Amino acid sequence: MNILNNKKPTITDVAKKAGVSIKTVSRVVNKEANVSDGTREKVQTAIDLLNYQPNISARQLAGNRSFSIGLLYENPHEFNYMKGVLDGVFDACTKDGYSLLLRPCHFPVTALVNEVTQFLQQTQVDGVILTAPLGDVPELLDLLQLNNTPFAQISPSDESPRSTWVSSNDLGASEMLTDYIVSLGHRRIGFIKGPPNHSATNFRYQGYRNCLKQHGIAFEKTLVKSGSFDFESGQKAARKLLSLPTPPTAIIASNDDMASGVIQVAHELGMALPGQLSVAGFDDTPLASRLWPQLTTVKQPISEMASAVTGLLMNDIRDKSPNAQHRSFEFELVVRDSTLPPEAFIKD
Amino acid sequence: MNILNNKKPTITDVAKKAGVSIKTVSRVVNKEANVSDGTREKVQTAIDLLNYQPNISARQLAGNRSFSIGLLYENPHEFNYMKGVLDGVFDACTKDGYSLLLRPCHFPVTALVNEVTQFLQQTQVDGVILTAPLGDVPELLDLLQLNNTPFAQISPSDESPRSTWVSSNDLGASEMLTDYIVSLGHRRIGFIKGPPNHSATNFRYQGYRNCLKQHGIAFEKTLVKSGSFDFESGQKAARKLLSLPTPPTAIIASNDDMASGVIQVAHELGMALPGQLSVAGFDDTPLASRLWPQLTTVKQPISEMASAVTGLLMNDIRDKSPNAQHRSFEFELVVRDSTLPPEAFIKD
DNA sequence: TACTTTTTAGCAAAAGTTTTTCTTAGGTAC
DNA sequence: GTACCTAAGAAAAACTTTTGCTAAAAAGTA
Repeated sequence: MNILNNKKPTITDVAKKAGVSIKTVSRVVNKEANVSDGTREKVQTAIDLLNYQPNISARQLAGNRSFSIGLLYENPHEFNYMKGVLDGVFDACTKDGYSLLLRPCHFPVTALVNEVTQFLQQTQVDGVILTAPLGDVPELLDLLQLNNTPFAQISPSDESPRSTWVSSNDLGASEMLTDYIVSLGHRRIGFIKGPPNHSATNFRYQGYRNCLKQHGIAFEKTLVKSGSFDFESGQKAARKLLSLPTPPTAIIASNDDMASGVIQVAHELGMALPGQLSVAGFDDTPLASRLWPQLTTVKQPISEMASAVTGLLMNDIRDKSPNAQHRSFEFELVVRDSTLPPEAFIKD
Repeated sequence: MNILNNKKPTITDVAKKAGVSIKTVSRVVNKEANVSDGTREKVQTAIDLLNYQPNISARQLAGNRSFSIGLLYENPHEFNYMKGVLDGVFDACTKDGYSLLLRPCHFPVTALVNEVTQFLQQTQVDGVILTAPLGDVPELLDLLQLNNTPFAQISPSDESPRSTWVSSNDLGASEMLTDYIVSLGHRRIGFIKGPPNHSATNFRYQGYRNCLKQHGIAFEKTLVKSGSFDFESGQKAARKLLSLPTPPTAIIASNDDMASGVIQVAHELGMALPGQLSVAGFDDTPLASRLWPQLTTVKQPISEMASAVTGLLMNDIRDKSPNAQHRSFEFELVVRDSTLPPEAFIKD
């Protein structure tokens, strides 16, 4: 398909117009060395004049690069998280003239490996970005490495991952959030964990425990329930927690969706929120501000992280060196209306 | 990048192995005529044996097809809608061996046209799918037509669009929802419209008016406010509606996000929900079941629609005929807890 | 049997770039 | 005057597939 009826200009046209060889044009287009400033400019003018765009397929065929990267994800619990990722990745891609290919993946691992194998063959992407639980599948990393495809990870659980990666300080964020809850006067604080195959799960849980320890609050196993990052699991956990002989006065859920489940159950039980129960979540999804009361949570700069990791990946692609770069990002506490001192505390 | 260290087999390898010419292999791969069953089988065996996969870039270069399609979207108000679209489109793509390229777009129109022009040049997609307000930009459709790129639309506002399209019966859905509210006994029913550049906006509004008319309920202009499909605009509209001398006993918002704004404001005002105010939305996003009370809404089969439109687009691509096919899908009423008969009605 | 038509299959060119190899001219350093 | 570097070009190979043309084989017809 051509843009506009006329034939698209080719590298030969540019070379003719600029009065140089095609090799020189190629050098300019690919930002290679050994071109004097004058020549470079001459060529660039010709390119602009003709509105020349290198033919992707020809480049891909000859140069063994596709100028596209793949974004792999697996059934995201909160798709607004993916929106952040997409925005960031896309920004970085356009900046460098890359296209973005999407590939939803599915467990179990054998299927996943097949899917990705096919994806790599079919698309010939120059590199891939792995989100959430995908970075924790060794078989997948093996495949990518064997296939010599550069890849980068967002929030892998492995602390020394086999690739370039970005992460957010989930541990610190959780400590910060828990600390805030404690500072309100809460002592019995319930916690709802995420699913084991997500990197965030452990960090967030560990932050909660660290903070309790720091404040000399005894850890109680019954106050911790497991969830799977979705609404229903949040409801289930909340029902268990709130039917304890001495229920918690605050509940921290490992993400906003589960927190919304907690709020829902509390409403069902006719509890006054946040008077009788404080609730907090993680991620600051749009959901957080739509709940009643609006949810206190903690926010990570997803788009920036995604944009950064894409940039790093592109470096790796250019350098052909798997130098496993890394950047870390901080959370931000977002205090809204779902947290208050506990009733007992108020009555004191 | 090869899959596995060894060189990928090419069409020549297959031809050699099968003892035929590459042209014959090409015929088999592309399911062309003029190959005897015996030969076809011979070739197929060789293909399977070598695990041959045609090289995309070479095909693209020689054949002027890329086996990829683009999905264009603009800043979606509720990204969970996009998830539905993505799932559907992706399903249909994999089925036919197509790859999926994503392209977020941005208004104003001039920028948008530039973005898409560049996208088409760069990616050489075989066709594109237009979501939500993008199908309503004539300049964009012109561009695609001029460029001879097949395209298909999801829910365009134009009733006889210039391409293949799928739609959902927004008019009928709105009538159905309004009818339900009326059947509960409400007579003063507020309505919050969507933004003018979305196709759904008019249909949903018209359905509301049709239904009122059918039931002989006088239309009141003050009961209708404009929104922009987001939370804040829902809040704003709700504040206006609820501060009327005689406020409505029910509010229908043109989507769930705005409905959540209404609920938020009602809570702020200390109203009992749904006793003092019934609220309903559109789309049945995940948000709907996370609110308190859970939102009565209306649901469209987004994934199926997306999958269908992709299939139709692929037909168009194959046939090279712009035959503007169409399929329509029905909504489903989802009654939850945010709607009840009005207080006055109960007291009767 | 001889002629025409259809089916099957192959050859070679084309698609537009990158990559490689070789060459040349001019400049700088010692 | 030799050695080395930089800038640039010429020409051809490579990448893999599609496609237009042609030829051979098979089938049909008179």
